[in-house]
Amino acid sequence: MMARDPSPDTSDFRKDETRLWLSVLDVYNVVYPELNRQLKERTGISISKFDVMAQLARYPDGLSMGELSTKLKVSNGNVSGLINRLRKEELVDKSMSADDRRSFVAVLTPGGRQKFEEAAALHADVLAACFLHLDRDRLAETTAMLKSIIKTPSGKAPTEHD
Amino acid sequence: MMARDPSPDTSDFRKDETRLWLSVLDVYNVVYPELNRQLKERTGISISKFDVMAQLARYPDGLSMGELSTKLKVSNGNVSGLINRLRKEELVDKSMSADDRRSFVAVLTPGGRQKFEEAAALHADVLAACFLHLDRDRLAETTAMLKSIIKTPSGKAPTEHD
DNA sequence: TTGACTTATTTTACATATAAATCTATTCAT
DNA sequence: ATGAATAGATTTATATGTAAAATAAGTCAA
Repeated sequence: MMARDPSPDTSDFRKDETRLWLSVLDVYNVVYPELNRQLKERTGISISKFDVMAQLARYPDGLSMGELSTKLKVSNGNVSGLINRLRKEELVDKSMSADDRRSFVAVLTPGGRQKFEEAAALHADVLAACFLHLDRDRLAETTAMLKSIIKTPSGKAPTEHD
Repeated sequence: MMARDPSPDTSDFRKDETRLWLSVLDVYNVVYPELNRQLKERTGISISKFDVMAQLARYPDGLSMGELSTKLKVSNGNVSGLINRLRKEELVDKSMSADDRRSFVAVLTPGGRQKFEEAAALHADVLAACFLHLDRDRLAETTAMLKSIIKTPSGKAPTEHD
C-alpha cells in the first residue's frame, strides 16, 4: 500500500542554512558508504579501522590510547574496542608503556602497515572516482569554500590535517 | 608521554579529491555532533529519531516500516528499533495495516507532532548558528557546488528533498 | 487447492559510537 | 611518606547502524 501524498509543507523549516546542511549530508551519504563498502570488500577493513591505522602509520613509534582518542576525536572506549579488534586481526600490536604503567602504546604490525598502504591507495582511488566529473577548478573551489565554513569565528576547530 | 613527530608523509596520498572529501568530513564532524547534542539536550531526541519523525510529520496517514526504510535510506532492522524506541516514548504509534497483515503503519502521536515541531525549530536554529558567519551569496554558492557534486553522471542519486 | 516464490517485518550477531562508572597508577601538597 | 586528587585505560549500558537468517503472510502458476 502506497502512502498518500505528503501534506503541503506549510511550516517550511528549510531555510538556506538547512539547504546547505542537507547538501553536505547528501555528499556524505553517498561517499561515506561507498568508501566503506569498497574498503571492506576489497581490504576487509572499515573506515574506522582505516582511520586508526592511518594515524599509526604516521607515528612509527606508536601512539597511546589517549593520543589516538584525541587525534581521532572519538571516545577512549571506542579506541579500546577498535584496537582490540585490530589486534585480533594482527594488524596492530599493543604494549605497556615503558614510562607509565597505566599507559599502552599501539603500533602497526608489518602486516598492518602493508594492509594500510593497500587500503590507502584504494581510499584515494574511490574518492577520485566519486569526484571524477568535477573539473580541477571546481574541485579546489568547493574545497576552499568548505574550509572557509569551519575556519571561521565561533566554529570549533576541526581536525588539523597536518 | 608525547608521541614523536610523524614521519614525513612521503607517499602523500592526499590528492585533490581526498582534500575535498576531508573538507566535507570536517564540516560534517563539526555540525553533526553539535546538532545531535543540542537536539538531545533540549528536546531529548536524537537526529535519527528526528529524521524518522520528520518523515512521519509529512505523512499524516502514516508510513509503513518499509516506506520509512526506503525514505530514510536505512535498513529495515534499524527502522524496527527506532520505531520501538519512539513508541516507548509515546511519540509514535504503530498499528497493523488494514490491507496487509504483514505490514505495520507508524504515525506520530499528537505529543510526537508537538515534540517534532519543537525539534524542527531548534534544528533550523542550530544550523543557522553554525553557518552564521557565511554571507548569503557564499552560502548559496556552496550549496550549489555541493549539489553539482552529486547530481552528476555516475553518481548515485541522493535523497530527494521533495 | 497446493506448493513455490515473493514480500514485510523482526530477530540475531556484530561493528561502531558515546557517556558514565570503575580500576589502577601517578602526582602532589603537606 | 601518606592521602587526596588526577590521569590513562577499560568496562558497562545504551543507541545506532548493517547484513543475514528467520518468521509470517501474501501471490500465483499449475
